[in-house]
Amino acid sequence: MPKRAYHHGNLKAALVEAALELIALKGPSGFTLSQAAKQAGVTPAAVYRHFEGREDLIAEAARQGYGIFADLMEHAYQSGQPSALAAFEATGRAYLAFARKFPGHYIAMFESGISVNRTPELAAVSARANAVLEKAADALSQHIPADKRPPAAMFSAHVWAMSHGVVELFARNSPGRASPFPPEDLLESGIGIYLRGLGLIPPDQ
Amino acid sequence: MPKRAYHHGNLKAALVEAALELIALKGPSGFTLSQAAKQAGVTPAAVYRHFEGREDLIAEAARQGYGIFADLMEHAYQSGQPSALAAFEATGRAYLAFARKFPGHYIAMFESGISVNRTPELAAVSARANAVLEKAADALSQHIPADKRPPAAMFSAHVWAMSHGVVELFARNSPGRASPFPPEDLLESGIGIYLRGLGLIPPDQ
DNA sequence: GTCCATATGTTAAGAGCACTTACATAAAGG
DNA sequence: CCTTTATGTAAGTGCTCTTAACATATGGAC
Repeated sequence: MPKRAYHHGNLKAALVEAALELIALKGPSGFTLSQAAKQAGVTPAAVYRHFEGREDLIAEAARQGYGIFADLMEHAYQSGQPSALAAFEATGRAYLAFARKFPGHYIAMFESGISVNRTPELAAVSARANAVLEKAADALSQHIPADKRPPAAMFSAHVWAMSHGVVELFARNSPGRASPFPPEDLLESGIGIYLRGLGLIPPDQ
Repeated sequence: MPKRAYHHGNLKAALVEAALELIALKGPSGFTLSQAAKQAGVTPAAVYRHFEGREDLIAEAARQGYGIFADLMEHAYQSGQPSALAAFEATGRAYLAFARKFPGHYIAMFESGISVNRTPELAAVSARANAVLEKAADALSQHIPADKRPPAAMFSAHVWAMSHGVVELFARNSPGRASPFPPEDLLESGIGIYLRGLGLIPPDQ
């Protein structure tokens, strides 16, 4: 190992990466700034040249997570086009896929206790992710007669809640509650029934 | 203040109560064993006469929470009888009501990171809560033709996930994501649409 | 090229925390 | 009454976050 020059060169990114790894490994409360610093080959105090403190480091991880999340959802949405239904379902599936593929980001975003209103920037990037899902919901709900169509924001909130609930209760580490069904199936069937309730899928399947 | 005798008299309960208060106030990671001890008028070391450590104290709070939770759900279920639908909907509403009324317990149960499989006792009391919801789901799903009836465990998992998601994303502290809809309405409408998808509510409302 | 301002690191120190060990006191029961 | 047991305190270890003072490298002005 080259034992590194006095200056790291890319410490900020290295710290975020270390944080993501440790958060995914030890949970949000088990994560320590000191360990992240050590893993990046630097003393704890050096972290404060790039972040305001422990919370800010987690917030930055979350911020990047929301960016990736929005991109993933956007990509899934496009992949289902031009079918509004296919686009919507792909978007829903992307939620669980994200949680599985980016556990560190996911935990920083949803389980670390940091508020999305912590900074305007964090709120903005979170809103962007939300907007993708809402767009998918809005497009799909055009197929419902306008007088019995729920607001797109409510539609997407329902789907988001179901997705989040499935991930939290049945997918993540699942320290506990092993459901008898794979989370993917649970989410797919749940959303399916919900869409049927909206009249977006024929009742007889 | 009577400055208390050398022996507290009911320290274990006092510690749990202090923990619940602090957890609700400062979040699961902000909670410290030392503060709980001080609030109970005792030194930190005394805590170890009644609990194995910080985690065990949180786990005890969660254990009590699951008990209350199951009782509340059971009561709600009974209150809706003999209508399977009314019983089910009351049970769903009880979820949100519990989160609002017992924030400390709720956080200890679902946001503290303690696993429900930590001890057999915790797993048992959690299973009891789960069983109430599953019972309500099972009774209600008797109204669905057997060949297109989803397993009750899946039914209840869907409802649990939606409830949990709504609470986590839109009700709790909600320092962030302010949804345009009250959580109660969001949950009620979401479950309503889901039940319609199952054919348990007439499509025209 | 040299010099200085700035960026980025280290060391040292304070305060708080979880947890352990040894000790002190109270309560309970023979 | 005296011993056992339950329940508290005190003191110490090692970790944490954070700050302040100091050290070193970098890059631009001249």
